[in-house]
Amino acid sequence: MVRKPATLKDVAALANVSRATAARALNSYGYVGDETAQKVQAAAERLGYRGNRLAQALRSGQFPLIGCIIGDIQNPFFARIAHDIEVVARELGHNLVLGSSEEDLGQEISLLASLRSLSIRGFIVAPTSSADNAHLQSLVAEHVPLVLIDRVAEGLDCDSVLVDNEGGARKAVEYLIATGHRRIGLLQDDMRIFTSRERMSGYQKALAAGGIAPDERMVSVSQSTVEHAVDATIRLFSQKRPPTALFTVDSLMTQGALLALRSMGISIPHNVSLIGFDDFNLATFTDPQITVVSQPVSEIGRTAARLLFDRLSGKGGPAQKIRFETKLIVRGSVRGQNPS
Amino acid sequence: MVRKPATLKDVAALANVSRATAARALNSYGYVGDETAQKVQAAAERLGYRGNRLAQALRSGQFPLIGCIIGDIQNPFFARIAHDIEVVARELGHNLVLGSSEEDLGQEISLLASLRSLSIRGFIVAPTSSADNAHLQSLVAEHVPLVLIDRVAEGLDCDSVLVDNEGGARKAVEYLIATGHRRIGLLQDDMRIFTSRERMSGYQKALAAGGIAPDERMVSVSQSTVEHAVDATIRLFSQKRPPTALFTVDSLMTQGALLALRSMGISIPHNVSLIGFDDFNLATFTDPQITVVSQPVSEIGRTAARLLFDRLSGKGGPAQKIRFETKLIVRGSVRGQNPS
DNA sequence: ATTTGATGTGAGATCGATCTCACATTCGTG
DNA sequence: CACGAATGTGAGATCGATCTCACATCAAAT
Repeated sequence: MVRKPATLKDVAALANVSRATAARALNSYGYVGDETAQKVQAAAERLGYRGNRLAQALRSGQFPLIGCIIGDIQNPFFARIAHDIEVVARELGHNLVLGSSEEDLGQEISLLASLRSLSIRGFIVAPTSSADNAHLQSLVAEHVPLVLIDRVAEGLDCDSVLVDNEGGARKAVEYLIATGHRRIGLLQDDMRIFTSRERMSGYQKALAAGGIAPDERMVSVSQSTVEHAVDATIRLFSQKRPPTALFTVDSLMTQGALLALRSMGISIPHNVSLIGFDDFNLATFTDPQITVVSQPVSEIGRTAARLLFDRLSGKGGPAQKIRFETKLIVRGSVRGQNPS
Repeated sequence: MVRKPATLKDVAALANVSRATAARALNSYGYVGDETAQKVQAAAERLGYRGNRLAQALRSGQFPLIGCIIGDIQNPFFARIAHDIEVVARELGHNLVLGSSEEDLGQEISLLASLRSLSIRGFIVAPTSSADNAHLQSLVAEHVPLVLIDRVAEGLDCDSVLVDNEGGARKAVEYLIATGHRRIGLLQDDMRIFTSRERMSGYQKALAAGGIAPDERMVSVSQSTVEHAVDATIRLFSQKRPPTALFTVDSLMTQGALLALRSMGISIPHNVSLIGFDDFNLATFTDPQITVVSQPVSEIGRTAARLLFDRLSGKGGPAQKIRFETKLIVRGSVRGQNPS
């Protein structure tokens, strides 16, 4: 026997008033007699009345949900961001609908479509592709608030929260060059991904500034998972003249590189120096500890959420483009190299 | 100029038919003339009509959302589960509303209340407390489908997906005893948490079976974060007669213990042996690699989601209580000890 | 020719909460 | 005492989609 949840009509009936009066009493607006208000409150209490948000939303057009589409919840970087967004949302009476695109554009598009049909109030998205963004354009065109995180999309006029990828990568590679390395490997993600491109660009600029000719044999591409990174690293270091140093563009790939190098019997920093983009819990567990470019992960989610809720509360103004600085954290995975 | 999304009324008007006919054409039920259907389709296309799910849900009482409340998205264990649930939900046309209780009962209760008001169809919850579960009881009483993961709640008649915590812990501690350890430390989570209690129980039974008297100085409690675990480990190993082996009840605590032991200059497995519950990416990165009790993480989320959707599609029958086996994965963090 | 049935369509009710408007009261003040 | 204002309350419309009915129309069948 399924007992339907109590409706306003039930409350009104129990309190012997009209629905209108009951609504006034419960939402305290308009004129309501003291005694009446009490009666209604009591009735609501007794029936365990909880407003049906679906109905409320149908009228108001506002369902207290925000959507978040990221690449992969299992990447600690995104997990942290999702967590922070959820906290802010909760503080503001909203809940979080989370989806992962798995770095697949088609999935991102269909996920977004499915979320849009839910009358979600606004979105925070880490777009898979910067170029193919018609689906995001249409959000903006229809004035659905959108905040991009970690990555931007071309020609999209909306708020975004990024980090200085190019600068961070450049700092890392310049540091490797300064310690004497010239054959510097790059383990990077799919080129469609914005951060991957920016970080590669920083890598290239550092090489150019150091007078080192780019060499595509030094670059390996893999998906951003530990497993794929292992393979890509093995490919890179199976060459006749492998790199003497390696820069990896995210923490999962750094971990993959660590595993691969260990399995190949290549010692860090003895045989190869390593710097990873994005700090991770276990960077200080390994021996030696891993030098990384750290980004202010704890700021990204909070900032993005705040921007989104600003828009939701009607704040206008030009798109905010926020970019956080990155920082090179020197630990023990880089060792000087005498130019050979 | 915000263009409101097109409604069925708009479509009907453009096609010169009634709303009822338009609905029939779009949802293909009842009798509709071929020509009429085409007109409606065309009109819908032209207006970019997308049904308003809020309105649909208000009538049908079913909003395609499932809710998931876990302890902490940042714990890779839960991240994996959340990901798997999301995948299954997406396949079945649903989206996932994710909330984290942060292991706080009050927050779990208010989060659940807020999710319930959204007309969410069903829930997957990892309850913070087994005893205080009136909020979950009321879900079950009102026939809202509920699946518990990782932990159960007392006297709650609903599906659940767990692992054999006691057996896993017992295997680990028996293994430590078999290698000669007698002062075996336990680093455990808050006792209110179900898994923590079960794992401690396995620890105690193994000790008892090995003829070792329980010693509360060997037990340290901390929250399940790397940072808290560091402190708790330091407390444990600052005693005059510290443990010679340590069993940690989850992967974040294992990582904390690793960090703490390193910072204290205690070498694994030379000075102290270590086994952790729950395998983690970096268990094989450290030197030595960490021996762990692994659980079939990839099964838990998928199984829970499947159970939930079975219920949502009306499947009856008694509550399914699923418990997966755990497995001791021997690596290099345990070393024989001559009884002292 | 008329009944039966299949086919096609529209008017209106419904889901639950909220808001506008109209209608009662009661009160204060000239 | 009377009239406008302040105070309370209810009937009904609204949000958008869907479903039930009732009503047509046209075909085949008796």
